[in-house]
Amino acid sequence: MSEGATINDVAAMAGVAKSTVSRYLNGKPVREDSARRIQRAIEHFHFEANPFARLSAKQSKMIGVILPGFDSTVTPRVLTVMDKYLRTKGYWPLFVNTESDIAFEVASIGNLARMNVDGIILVASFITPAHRRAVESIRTPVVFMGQEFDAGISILDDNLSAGEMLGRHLAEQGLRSAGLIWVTEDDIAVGIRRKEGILRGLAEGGVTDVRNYLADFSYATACDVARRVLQQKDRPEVLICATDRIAYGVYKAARELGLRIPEDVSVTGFGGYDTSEVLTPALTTIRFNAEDEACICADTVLKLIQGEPVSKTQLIGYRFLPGGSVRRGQPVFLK
Amino acid sequence: MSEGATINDVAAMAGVAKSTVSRYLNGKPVREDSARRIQRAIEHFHFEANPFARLSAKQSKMIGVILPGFDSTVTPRVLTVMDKYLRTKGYWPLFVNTESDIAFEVASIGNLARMNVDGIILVASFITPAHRRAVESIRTPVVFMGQEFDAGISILDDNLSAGEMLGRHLAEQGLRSAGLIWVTEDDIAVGIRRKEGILRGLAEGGVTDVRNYLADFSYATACDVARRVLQQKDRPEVLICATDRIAYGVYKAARELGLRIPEDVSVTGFGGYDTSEVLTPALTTIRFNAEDEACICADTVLKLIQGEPVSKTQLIGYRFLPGGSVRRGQPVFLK
DNA sequence: CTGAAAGCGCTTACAG
DNA sequence: CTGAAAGCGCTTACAG
Repeated sequence: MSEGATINDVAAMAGVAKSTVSRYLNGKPVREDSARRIQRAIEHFHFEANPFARLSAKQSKMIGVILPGFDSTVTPRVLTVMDKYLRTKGYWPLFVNTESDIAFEVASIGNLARMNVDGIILVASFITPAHRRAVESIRTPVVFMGQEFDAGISILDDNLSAGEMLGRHLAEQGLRSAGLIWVTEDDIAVGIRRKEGILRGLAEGGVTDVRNYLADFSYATACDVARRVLQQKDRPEVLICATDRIAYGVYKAARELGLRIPEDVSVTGFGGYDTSEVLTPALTTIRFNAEDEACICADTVLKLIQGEPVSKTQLIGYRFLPGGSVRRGQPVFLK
Repeated sequence: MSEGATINDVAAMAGVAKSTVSRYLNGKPVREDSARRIQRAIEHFHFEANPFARLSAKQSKMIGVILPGFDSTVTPRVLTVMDKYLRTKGYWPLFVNTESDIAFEVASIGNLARMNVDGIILVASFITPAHRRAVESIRTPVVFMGQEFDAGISILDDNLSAGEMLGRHLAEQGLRSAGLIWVTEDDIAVGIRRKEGILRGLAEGGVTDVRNYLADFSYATACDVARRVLQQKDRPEVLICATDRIAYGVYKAARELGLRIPEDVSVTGFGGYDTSEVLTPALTTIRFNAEDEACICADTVLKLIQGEPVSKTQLIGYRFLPGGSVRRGQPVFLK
C-alpha cells in the first residue's frame, strides 16, 4: 500500500520494539500475543522485509548465480529450476551475466562475496587459476556447474560415459568412418571429456577412421564447417557433432548441397534440445537432464551454507534419444 | 583480495573521511590530490562499493526486471540486451522470475519499489487492474514490455501491421481458405491484435474462409490441435500459427500423417526463431526485433529516471522472412 | 521473551 | 572541497 512501510511502522503499530519484529520475522521465539499483533500489523501494511537492508545479518538469504550468458539452449531451463528451488527455500537468487567475459566472471566472485551473498553458483565454461584464487580468497561457498573444479565442489554432466555410449552405438550400426565436428579443448567438459568418450566408444566398436574438424558453439560456424566437410570426396559416413546446434548446421549444409540424411550422411548431436525432434529426420542425440543438474547445484550450495557434507564432484546422467538421422547399416555385434 | 575492504578502509588509507570517498565514487568534485590518494587506495584494495549498502541513497542504481519466465524463445535475447545496456550505464539489473504467477508479478512491483530500485521493466503477458493499482501506488517508474498499458508507458511489437502484412501476402499467393491456430484473447498483443491484423490482411485479399482453432503457447498442445485439424476432410489450405512454436507442432503432425508442406498444406509462423530456418522446408514467418525492443525498454526506463520525456507507446517494427512453407498458387494482384 | 543500543556499508545535508 | 554526524532498514549481542 504505502510505498514505505518499514519494520518501524510494524513495530509501532504492534506496540513492540523493532528488534522483536525482526525476531518474529526470523522465526525466533516471540510471545504469542506479541506475535499476533505483529502479524496483524504486517498484514495491514502488506509489509515485507527489504532483503538489501540486512547489512549486518549473518545470512543475507541471497545466492549469487554467475552465468556466461542467457542465450544458450539449456540456460533458460537451468535458470528456471534454480530460481524456483532457491525461492522456495527462502533465498533470493541474484543473477550476474558475464557474456563470457572471464575477467568479469572472476571479479564477480569477489563482488558477490562482498555483497554478502550466502553462496555462489558459477555456471562455468572453463576454469582458470584466477577462478581458483578468487574462490580461495573468500569464505563464501562456491559451486561450479558444468566443469570439474579440482580445488572445490562441482556438478557436471557425465560426458565420458555419454560419449562412450553414443560412440558404441554408432559402431554397432555398422558405420565405419566418423567425422567429429567439435569445439576447442579450452572447454574441458565438452571439448575433451565428451570427445574422449566418443573416441573410446568408437574404438570399442572397431571404428578407427576418425577425423576431426574444429568449429565452435555457433550455428553460423557450424554451417561453414559442415559445408566444407560435406563437399569432400570421401566424406565420413557419420558426422558426430559436439552439440545439437552444430548438428543443425550440418542439416542446413546438407540441404543446400542436396544430400539426404541419413541416406547420404548420418548425423548426431548432443544436447537433446526440444527442437531436434521437429527436424526431418529427427536428430539422434543424447540428453542430459539440465533440470536435475540445476536442482542439485542449488541444493548443494544450500547444504554448504548449512555446513552439511557434500560430494566433491557429482555427475549427471543422460538419456539416449534415437532419432532418424543415423543410417542403419549391417548391425555389428560387439564383444 | 581481503574479503571485506569497505569504504572505511579506503578512507583510512587515503587519509580522508569516508564521505569524501563516497563523493569521489559518485563523481562529485574532490580535490585533485585527494582523488589521487583515494584512487590508489581503491586499487590497492580492489575496492568496489557494495550496491546493497546504499540504503539511504537517492538513486540505488538498480533496475528491477520482472519476467514471466526464462524459458521462452525470445526471453534470452531480451535479457542479454537489457542486461548489457543497463550495466553499461552503471546500473545493476535485478531479475525477478514470476513463472507467470500473476499475483507474484503484481507483488513484485511493490517489492522492487521497496527495495529501492530506480526503475522497473515488466515483461508482460497481460495486464490486470491489479497491475495498474500496483504501479499507481509507487513513485518508481515502470515500463511495460510486450503489452499495451493504457495508464502508463509501454513498448511492444507492431502486431497489427505485421499480421496485416502476412495476411495480404498469403492472399496474394492465391490461398483461399485459412485456419488460424491461435492463443486465447487474454493476451491482447498476440491473442487479439496479431490476429486482427491477419484477418484484416486476408480480408483485403478477399479471403473470407477463415476458421479458428484454439491452442496455447506450448508445443505439445500445438501438436494435438494440428493433428486434429489436419485430419479434417476439407482442411484449410494454409495454417497460420500464432507463433513459430505452434507451427512446429504443425510440422510434427504433418509428418506423422504423411502430409507434405507446402504441397498438401501451407504453414506460417510468427517469431522468426533461429531454428525455423533449419526446418524442411524453412518456415515462412515474421520476425520482430526483440533486441531493439529490449534496448528501447532499458533506454526508456533510464530516461524516465532522469525525468526526460518519453512516448507513451512505442511500437517495434518487423521483418518478413519468406521460407518454403507456403504454396505458391496463382498469384493474385490486389487492388 | 523483550527493549535499548550499537552496528552493517553506504549517502546525504550541513557547517565550515 | 571536506569532515562529523545522522540516517537508510534491517540484525545482533547484551542486559534484564
